[in-house]
Amino acid sequence: MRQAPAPNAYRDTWCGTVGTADDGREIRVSGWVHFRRDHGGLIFIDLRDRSGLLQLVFHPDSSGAAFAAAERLRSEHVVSVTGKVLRREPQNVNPNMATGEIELAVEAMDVLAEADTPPFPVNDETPVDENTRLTHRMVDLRREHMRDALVLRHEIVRTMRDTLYNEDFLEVETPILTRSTPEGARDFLVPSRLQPGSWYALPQSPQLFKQLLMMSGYERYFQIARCFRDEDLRADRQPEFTQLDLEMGFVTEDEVIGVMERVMTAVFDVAGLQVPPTPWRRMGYDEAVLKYGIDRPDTRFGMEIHDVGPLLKGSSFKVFEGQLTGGGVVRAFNAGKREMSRSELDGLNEVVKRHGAFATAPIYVGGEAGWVGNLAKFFERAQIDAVNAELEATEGDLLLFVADSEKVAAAALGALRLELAERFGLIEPGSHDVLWIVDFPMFEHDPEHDRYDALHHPFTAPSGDLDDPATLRSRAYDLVLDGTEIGGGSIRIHTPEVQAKVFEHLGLDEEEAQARFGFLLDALRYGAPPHGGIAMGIDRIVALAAGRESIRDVIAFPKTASGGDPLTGAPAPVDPPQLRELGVKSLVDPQIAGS
RNA sequence: GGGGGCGUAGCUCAGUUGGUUAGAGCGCCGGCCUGUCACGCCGGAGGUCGCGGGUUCGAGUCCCGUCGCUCCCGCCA
Repeated sequence: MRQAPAPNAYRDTWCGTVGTADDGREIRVSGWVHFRRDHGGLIFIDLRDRSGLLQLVFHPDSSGAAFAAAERLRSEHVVSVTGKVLRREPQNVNPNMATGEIELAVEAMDVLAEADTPPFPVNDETPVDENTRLTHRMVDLRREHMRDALVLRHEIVRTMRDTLYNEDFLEVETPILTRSTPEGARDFLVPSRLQPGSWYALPQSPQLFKQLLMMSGYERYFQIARCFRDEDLRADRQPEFTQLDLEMGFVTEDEVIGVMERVMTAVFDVAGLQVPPTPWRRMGYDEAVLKYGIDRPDTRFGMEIHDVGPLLKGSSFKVFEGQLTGGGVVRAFNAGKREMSRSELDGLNEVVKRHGAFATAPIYVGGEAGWVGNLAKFFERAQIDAVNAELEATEGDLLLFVADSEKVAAAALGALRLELAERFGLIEPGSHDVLWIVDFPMFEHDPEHDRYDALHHPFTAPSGDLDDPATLRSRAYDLVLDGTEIGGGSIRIHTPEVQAKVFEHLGLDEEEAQARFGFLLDALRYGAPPHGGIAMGIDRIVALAAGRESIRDVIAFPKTASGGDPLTGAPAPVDPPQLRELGVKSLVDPQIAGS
């Protein structure tokens, strides 16, 4: 609490802010009964409001009628009390409590509301089943860990806003009822009553609107934007989530990155996260995928992946040789001195299988740096020496190999690397690393349909030979914190010619491009400045800053994994008249919906 | 769409090879208690073992189905 409350009928002081300076003051506080300790002739209540806890003392002599009322208080009853702040005797000081040096000797009390026994304890942080928590979210939000998370979230958002206001950014809202923006995800749709048969889409991001704002001359825009994507949920994915969305005119990568480094430095500071000083390291996409197997590398520990295929070519190990001659790769990393049993090593196969690899080949380095185990015999001594040198392997090291297509091998080893880091505690608690990933490919080739898909989105500015989609790079950048992508953006296309060319590579013919994005192509013709921007995932940032496994724990009212809200019962069926008015015919059998 | 984990008292959990009346801690209710702070002591209530079906003399336990929560892959920046 930054300031005292304006005095009213219920309070003139926050519970958690009372201190020895208030000794002797008459105050009024209100809140919930957090703990009750009834000694018969003396009753202690820890009273809780948003600011914290304050111990109330009820004496039979001095508290009058309030004492009798206090005997009937129970957890979570809501009361308002007046009394005198008193310094505690030294032996009664509670060093574990922010207000432990004082207490409030109650003189009068109003019981404003009684409360049923809560469905789970508010005054205890024991983990509770998530469905129970969400069903009674109003109770769950009273618990300290939820309050801490939401307060931190507020501080982070406030810091973002303050920093951007100071840099002349303009806050502009964009529509929630809009037309589908092609971010690639499934849209949430809203039927139009006034135009039966037509539908709005909820925005996956304000992407096109913020680009239009640049073309309108609002050169520095930002928004705390709610975004919607109708895809399956994860610990770090909700169907609606919040982004810090910004866009700038007349800029290149360095300006956008510079602004965001200033914003995020302030955010990490307010969140108490120690990160390296700016400018933050920039790593190429190719390097990230090679060394870490993923485009959002966790760089807080080593065990980097190496391409050892060239060193092992011509061995008699058919699994490796088959991949190498068939266009695949053999990659490996040095896991260090990790003693693992046969079954533990076998267990690693479960990890790589999840990512499509058949298995991992574990090899221990033995005496004289030879290889131990039944795979060793397939390789020449020179090959073994070369791999040892590449991986800086010495006796006792565990080397983990995966032979597969480049994509699968990278993903499998990347996952393996994270698994080992977790299993052996390789990440120092409290350590953080942040870096930019740059130089993304513009397109990803989809072999199944033999076509190109945009890796970011189709408005990202390309760099390189515009006629060669296979080698074209994009002017995009992602910000990665501790192995989590917390934001990403790009310089955008600002000429209709380039935009048309990109649509062409994506297999959108002129007619379709005009139908879907005609307004954007038009806007580009009316004078568009070079521009670019970025969007930061606020839920993920807060979750990382608060040390929470799931973004649900930093969202006041999140959805469950099946997209529902146990509190309100959403989503729920609606009445037929409501549908009729919208011109919507319901599928009677929900089974049909999935088929 | 696929794979894994979980579901037993209000909460967190235990429950052996299928075998008597399903247990513990906390909470709750009642009593006692004037310096506690997760107060203490005494007593008590509280169960559709998620739901449905099956196997069996007998099911919390085994089988099938189903619902819910959760983690991961696919999907999704």
